[in-house]
Amino acid sequence: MGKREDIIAATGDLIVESGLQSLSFSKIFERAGVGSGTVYNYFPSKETLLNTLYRDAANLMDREVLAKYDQSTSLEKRFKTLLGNMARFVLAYRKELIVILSCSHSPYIAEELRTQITPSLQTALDIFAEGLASGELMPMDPMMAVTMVTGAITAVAQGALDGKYRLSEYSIDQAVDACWRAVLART
Amino acid sequence: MGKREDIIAATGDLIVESGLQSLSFSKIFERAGVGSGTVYNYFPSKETLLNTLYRDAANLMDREVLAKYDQSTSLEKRFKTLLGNMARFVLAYRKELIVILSCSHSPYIAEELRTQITPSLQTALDIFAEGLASGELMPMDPMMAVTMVTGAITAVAQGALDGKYRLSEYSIDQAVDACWRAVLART
Amino acid sequence: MGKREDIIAATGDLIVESGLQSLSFSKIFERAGVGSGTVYNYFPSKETLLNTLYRDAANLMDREVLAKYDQSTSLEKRFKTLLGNMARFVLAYRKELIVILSCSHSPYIAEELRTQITPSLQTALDIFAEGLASGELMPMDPMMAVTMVTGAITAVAQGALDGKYRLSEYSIDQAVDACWRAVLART
Amino acid sequence: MGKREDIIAATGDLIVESGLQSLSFSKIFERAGVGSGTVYNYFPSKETLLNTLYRDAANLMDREVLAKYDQSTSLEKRFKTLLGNMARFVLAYRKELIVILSCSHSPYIAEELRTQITPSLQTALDIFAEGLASGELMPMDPMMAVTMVTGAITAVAQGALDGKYRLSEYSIDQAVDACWRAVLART
DNA sequence: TATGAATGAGAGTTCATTCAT
DNA sequence: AATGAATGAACTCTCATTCAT
Repeated sequence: MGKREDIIAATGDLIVESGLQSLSFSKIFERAGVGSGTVYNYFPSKETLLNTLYRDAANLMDREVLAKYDQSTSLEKRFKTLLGNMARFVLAYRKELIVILSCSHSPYIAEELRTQITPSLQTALDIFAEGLASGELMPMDPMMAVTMVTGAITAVAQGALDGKYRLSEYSIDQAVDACWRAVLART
Repeated sequence: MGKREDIIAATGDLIVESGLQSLSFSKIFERAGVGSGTVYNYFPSKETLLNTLYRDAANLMDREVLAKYDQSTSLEKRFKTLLGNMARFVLAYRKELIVILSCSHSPYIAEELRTQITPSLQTALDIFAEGLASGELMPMDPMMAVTMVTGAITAVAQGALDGKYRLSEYSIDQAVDACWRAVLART
Repeated sequence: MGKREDIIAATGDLIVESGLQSLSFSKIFERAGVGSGTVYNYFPSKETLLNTLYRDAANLMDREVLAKYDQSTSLEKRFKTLLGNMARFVLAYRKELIVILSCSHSPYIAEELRTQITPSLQTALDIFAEGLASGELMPMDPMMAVTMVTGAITAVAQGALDGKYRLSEYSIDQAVDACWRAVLART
Repeated sequence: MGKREDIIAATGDLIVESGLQSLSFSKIFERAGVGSGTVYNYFPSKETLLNTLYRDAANLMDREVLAKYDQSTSLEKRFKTLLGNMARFVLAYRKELIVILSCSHSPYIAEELRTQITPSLQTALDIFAEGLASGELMPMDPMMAVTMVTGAITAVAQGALDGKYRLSEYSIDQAVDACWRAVLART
């Protein structure tokens, strides 16, 4: 691994261990095993480093959320694939999830990075637009609906990270099913 | 208003404007219009001030969430009262909600304060236990279920604060209804 | 006791317990059981308070050192009375001795207070002048001789306070005798 | 000179000029001509800096006190070498003596550093033990005897520093001789 | 006379960032 | 490219002192 990767890895590890608030450059230098000036060869500021870390994690999550997504399947299947992938992300990528949750309300992260419409978010919005048009889903503001279900899944993941309960494949399915029922139009 | 209230108000305002991370005592002194030492007449440390601020806001929220809660009504009515109150809290108490969300993962706030079972949380857990026993609700871990629906509502509120959409009484009802359907047992 | 005496007593107690460096007005207020402003009715500043405390203790010591001093007795008797009184002061007035030792090198205490020729010091100087003139004592600078023997006795007292050894009437006599031999002219 | 030496020198100078009580880091920065953070590259805290300063001075004094000490010479010669070296220390190392005297009762200096049995102290104790056994010296608690004579010499040195009198090689010899007579057994 | 809330200068310390090597 | 000593602004907090009550 190059120094750049060492620095990013060390930063993520420190956030997982002690949180974003207690993160300092000196700890990063020490953990990464590089000189203090070296970081500035790769990242012009702490802000840039954190944005890079966040973007990397967010991109990974985006890819994972869209994994095995098949546009040709039913609305329900696509919905559950997206949300299920999101929930499973916490099991496979604990570190990256913590980074995302820690950074997502930090002033260090550029506004446009936090509020951008990622491919997975766009896909989710499309699903709701389609379900709204077809009448399969409840008539709600798509952005609010997406915010609600992703908020639900994220909260479930965060609760698991906080040790409130254990998250199994079965309980993930339960949560995803619940989200589907939440938005499904009454029949 | 006394100085104590000035300090608390100034702290809350600053968190709303710039977030918890960029909050400093010097900004609080300046905003509250008091001398730097004055804060320490009321709060022995920054930690104490933030804990007080958080506890006040959390207690207020707890009271508001339990407003008009009537144990003698149906499970559905009670559930929707709780969640509706929570959603409406954001409309009436934007500042307090931001304080709660900002502080809820901060290392400044005492663990026991953040993870305590408040009356409203206990009430929600009781509702799920009752619904589980009667078969009216889906069989899920009650803590996970509560985490999920409160996460959904909180995310909806946060999205409104972030300006993603406007939150009306109608859309609040939509979100609350959706949460009810999410946990309702299939008939 | 009046407030003034309460304040002085509290200050002395705190110096004994924690030393002069960690002495603060807030601790004095609290210990004395008076309001913070009250001190300023009696002492215009911390410096004045400490000077008063020091002067009181120093005056007491001066009186004690001159106790039972009889000008009509032999040089040896007078010498040993003075030094013995000084050594015994530590046994009877531990608090006052600690105050004197703590303050004697503090910048708070006015130069002229620390370096003044007290009655007991003058008496000691007189003894040396007399002994010098009569040839009974070694020819030395009287001030240096007095400084030497009082330094010896003070060090012995300080060592006892520090717990290096226990100080008895017998060991006090030993130390005083030693000081007498130190300055006695060879016969 | 490196920054580290600049800092130590500046700290010593400030103690000589204004005493330990009025010593502050900001004064040290200014005097040493370094940035405020620089001190922390060398000393993690004010306490560490002062302990280093004290230890350096105490070690120097210890070496000087033991200079030309020859175990094979008579008890008297060894005694006078030690005490004479101690007295002469003040003439050659005024700054270091002031540092030692200032720090020796400061809470900043670690207890074990202040109360340790240094080689020179041990040597002095050994001399008294030997003299006691042989009957050459007065029967006294060795620790008290050492405390007494070193207290006498230190007081003499301190008095010279305070400008009470001038200290010459001759007066040093007088003081040392006096100390020897003080502890010498009557013949 | 007695009070204690209010003050602000100054304390020790941290830390993102720079720059000569 | 890599280093780490040096920086100084900003941080939390203390404390002698003032003053309206």
